[in-house]
Amino acid sequence: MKKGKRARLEAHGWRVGNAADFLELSAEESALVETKLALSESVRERRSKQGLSQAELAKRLKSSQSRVAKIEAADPSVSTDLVLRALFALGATRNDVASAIRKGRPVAA
Amino acid sequence: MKKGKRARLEAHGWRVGNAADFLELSAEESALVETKLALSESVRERRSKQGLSQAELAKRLKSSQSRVAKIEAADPSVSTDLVLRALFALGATRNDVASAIRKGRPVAA
DNA sequence: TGACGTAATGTCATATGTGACATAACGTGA
DNA sequence: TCACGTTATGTCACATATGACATTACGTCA
Repeated sequence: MKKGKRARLEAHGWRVGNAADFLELSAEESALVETKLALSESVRERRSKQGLSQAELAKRLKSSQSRVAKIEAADPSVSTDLVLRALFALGATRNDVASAIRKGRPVAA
Repeated sequence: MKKGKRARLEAHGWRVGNAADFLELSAEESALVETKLALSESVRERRSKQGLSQAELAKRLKSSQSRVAKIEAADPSVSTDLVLRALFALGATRNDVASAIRKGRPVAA
């Protein structure tokens, strides 16, 4: 987590402690939150690696730039479905998604 | 896919060809559908392996038996979020979820 | 056959997610 | 400084997912 992001999420009422600190969430809840975070980060990585703007990705998704921004910010108002659609729209495979979710991988690049 | 399930999904307007046959879905759409199917199957596997009824799982999820049935049937009315919540409620870890999504694994047990 | 536990399916009021829009904030090159 | 492209944030009307409920279907034991 890139520091500053945590503050944003908390502001939105999520209370995310990276692993187990700050715990206010049950194990199930935090597993879900961590999963969504991992997927969101993967969207941003793939999109920027491909040199696309949020607006361009939005077009592919038939969504809007603001929603893409929210996807990448792991805003609680976005569903996991939408995050997955974004990943697939960026050419990710099921295996790519699995890797993004899997714990213990190198955190970036 | 266990044969008969396909018919149900199609009846609901999904048009699921297991891999690439029956294609009416774009690559992105079918990747999403396959992912959701894989997760649904994982819910059923884990639940029955633990000897729980749908009603019992529903209680843990603060949901209802009928919704659990729909989760396992991969009903289009259920979100991926709910499927993930079900998995985590069954004790799955992020890595378990990743494995369920990953392609090419042994199809059952 | 009936009775029982379980799973499937349909419906509905309400909760949550959605795209779209406006606007602000950021970065950066002139 | 301004201008431009991009990203962030807030809001809202509309769409979709939700739990709950009723009902049906299935399996199995007697």
